[in-house]
Amino acid sequence: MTITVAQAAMRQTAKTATLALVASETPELARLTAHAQTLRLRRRQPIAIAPDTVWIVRSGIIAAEHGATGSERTMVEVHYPGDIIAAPPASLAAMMTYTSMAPSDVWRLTANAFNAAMAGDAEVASYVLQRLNLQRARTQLHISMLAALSSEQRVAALLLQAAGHLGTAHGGSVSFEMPLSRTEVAEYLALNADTLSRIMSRFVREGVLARSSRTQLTVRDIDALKAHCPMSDAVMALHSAR
Amino acid sequence: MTITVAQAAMRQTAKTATLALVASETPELARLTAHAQTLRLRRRQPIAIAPDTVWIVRSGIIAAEHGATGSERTMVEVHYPGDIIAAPPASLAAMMTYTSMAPSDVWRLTANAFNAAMAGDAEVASYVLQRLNLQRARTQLHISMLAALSSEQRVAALLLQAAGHLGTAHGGSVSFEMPLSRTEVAEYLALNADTLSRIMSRFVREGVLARSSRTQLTVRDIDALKAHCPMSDAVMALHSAR
DNA sequence: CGTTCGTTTGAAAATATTCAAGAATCGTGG
DNA sequence: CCACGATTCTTGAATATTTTCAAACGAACG
Repeated sequence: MTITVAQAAMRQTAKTATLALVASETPELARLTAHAQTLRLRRRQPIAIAPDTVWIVRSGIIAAEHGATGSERTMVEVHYPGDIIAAPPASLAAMMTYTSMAPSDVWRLTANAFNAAMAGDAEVASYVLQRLNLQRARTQLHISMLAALSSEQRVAALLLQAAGHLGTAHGGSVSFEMPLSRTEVAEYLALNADTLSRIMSRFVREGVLARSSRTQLTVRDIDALKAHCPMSDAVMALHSAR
Repeated sequence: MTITVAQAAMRQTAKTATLALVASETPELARLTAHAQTLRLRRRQPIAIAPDTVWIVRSGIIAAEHGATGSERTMVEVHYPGDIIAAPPASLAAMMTYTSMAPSDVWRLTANAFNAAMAGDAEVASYVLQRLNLQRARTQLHISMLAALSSEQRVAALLLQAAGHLGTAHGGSVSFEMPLSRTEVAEYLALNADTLSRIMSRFVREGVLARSSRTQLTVRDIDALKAHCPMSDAVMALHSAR
């Protein structure tokens, strides 16, 4: 089934506005839709990793995880709308899982179609490289976070990231629904879930953070949070919804 | 100064064999040389990061580091021959350093020339994406190492990586010259240099590793080393000189 | 040949994890 | 709508791991 943006527009009205908006903001991407198949993923739905395939996140959140299910699992990367995901090399693919962490729309292309689109259009090529470079920068920052920050600083960094991608500001404070469970956040931050819980509680006690439910968070004082995280400027620069 | 592979071959005989070999193995890369400038870097020489620039490592080792000089410094990535490096986004570039860890040859291109080469040639585009994907896989594995492995396991993983890229085998054991100092290895593994030293000494005591000098290492028992590192298979698959 | 820097090693201290128990939340079926 | 069971989350105390600090050693370099 091949679905173009125009066809998708005819099927859904609510979603159309967003799709069209994103497409008009990044016309380069729209040119990739010719042979793209749209996947609609529900929460926690895994994506089957096929070799020589490329996915483009249009909405929602896709997590890339590595390792055996259970104890030693790592959330290697978190993908947001606009991100381009290529199937990992075979030697890694067996240990990797891609899962939708929120209801998500994803375009699926064959690597051939994707390559052809790049080769045929200099603007697409330029756009794709720039996007991959942004994703690389985020991954590098992720490494820096794990390597250089204490657990408290890492949690602060994560909250800044989530606020940047998902938050809505109400004068000074930023609210968002955290799509990751405590365990998943812990896997992303290379932290024990117990330790993470302790740190979150401490932030609440300090008044930096408020919880209206398990997943509904409000950062009450962004500056105080930034003060907890040495590389907050880079984190916010690379993780803003635009 | 523009240097093609053929011209480089006329200048140096010792190096030529390698360059020509690599170029013949990856003809896609050779097509990128048209507007490439060759940089010859000495040990510990930094690369000036200019925006909209792309580097391709031809020989040697380039380290990408993040953070302030001194205490909280992280070696985010290590680049080997064939790797493609794009200038990081401005928000990260200020905190990043690229340094040659061994005498290295690097091609420098403008992002425009690089994009044009991809757009003009489907095989180049395909090759570049595949290479970037390999580098992404290595970076993801790096994250997994930091997140999921104990310090001893991380050191084992690093030794496997170095053996794969730089080692020469003599029946069972593998020797190589480690281009990174203890401090630098510690920065790569997110480890304290003291802790690293302790672990290396333990490996020597166990007979897994031998040191003929500070930088000259021999892995006496690859299998024993693999037994120390849970994801040794993936590490070796992604870090082999081919 | 002395100075400096990187490395090694031990003991003390900090940090994070494990284990265990209890509390809160979620989903399901009545 | 509520009750129940299962899951996820929180928290404290004990434990393990890693870092810090300090001192001594070794190699590299002028």
